[in-house]
Amino acid sequence: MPLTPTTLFAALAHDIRLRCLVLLLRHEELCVCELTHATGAVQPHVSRHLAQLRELELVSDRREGLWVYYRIRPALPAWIQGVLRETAAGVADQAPFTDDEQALSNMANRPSASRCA
Amino acid sequence: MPLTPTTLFAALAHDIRLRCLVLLLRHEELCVCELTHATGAVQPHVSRHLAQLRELELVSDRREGLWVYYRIRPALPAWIQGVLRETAAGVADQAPFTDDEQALSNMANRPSASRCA
DNA sequence: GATCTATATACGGTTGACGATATATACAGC
DNA sequence: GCTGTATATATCGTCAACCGTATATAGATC
Repeated sequence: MPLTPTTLFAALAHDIRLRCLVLLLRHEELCVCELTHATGAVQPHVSRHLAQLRELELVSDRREGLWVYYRIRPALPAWIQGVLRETAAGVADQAPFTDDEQALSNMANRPSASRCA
Repeated sequence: MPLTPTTLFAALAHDIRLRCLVLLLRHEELCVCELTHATGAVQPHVSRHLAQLRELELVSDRREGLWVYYRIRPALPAWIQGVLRETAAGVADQAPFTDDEQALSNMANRPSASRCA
């Protein structure tokens, strides 16, 4: 599926997808278990929504052992980066995004590769 | 319906709604018949999608005689204005947005109140 | 190769958004 | 008040997105 303005916004128009993207904007790279823990959603949901973001080529994935790490694709069109930046800045202090950050930082046994942006 | 990040993006995730918003970003105020002509959609569709934008309080409407003029609400949260600005700038030179501009400027008998931004 | 963990996908059911169309409302002119 | 124009809403059928759940795949360890 091509990344058009409409499909971009459709991707952002879902609670879990948006929360994952905002988390990925603030943390360079996160694995599925971290996103699952942060959002409190069940794993198949997170995986499925990440798959949609992947099919749109909004995020890229990288396997390392058992873990699969996702990140925002760096080569996105400038205006899309702008939209994501404005969004992340605008929702940073709102629920549930603040809670997601909290849950992530409280998570025990995070895979070591996770690092903050 | 409240204007949340998710509902905002859902509003943007539709062809006609997005095109109307982009048109309204470039022209301070447009009436329904202008938006209908520019997009080439049938009038009830345009009306219904404008109603959704109105219920979200993304746009305001003003009746003047037979015509109802819509505009982007000026008091939107800063980050939403940022998202809209980035989007309008990013899609300005793409179809179908360029064609909408063309169709609008070619429209005969436009209500006089329409003015360019 | 058996087992465990992490992740992805498949299946079935439900619900909400959408388009097409018809009709209602609002206002102007006569 | 009748007619015409502009706009809004209502009805109905269809389809895509979503959730819950089950299961499949991938890799690590022993």
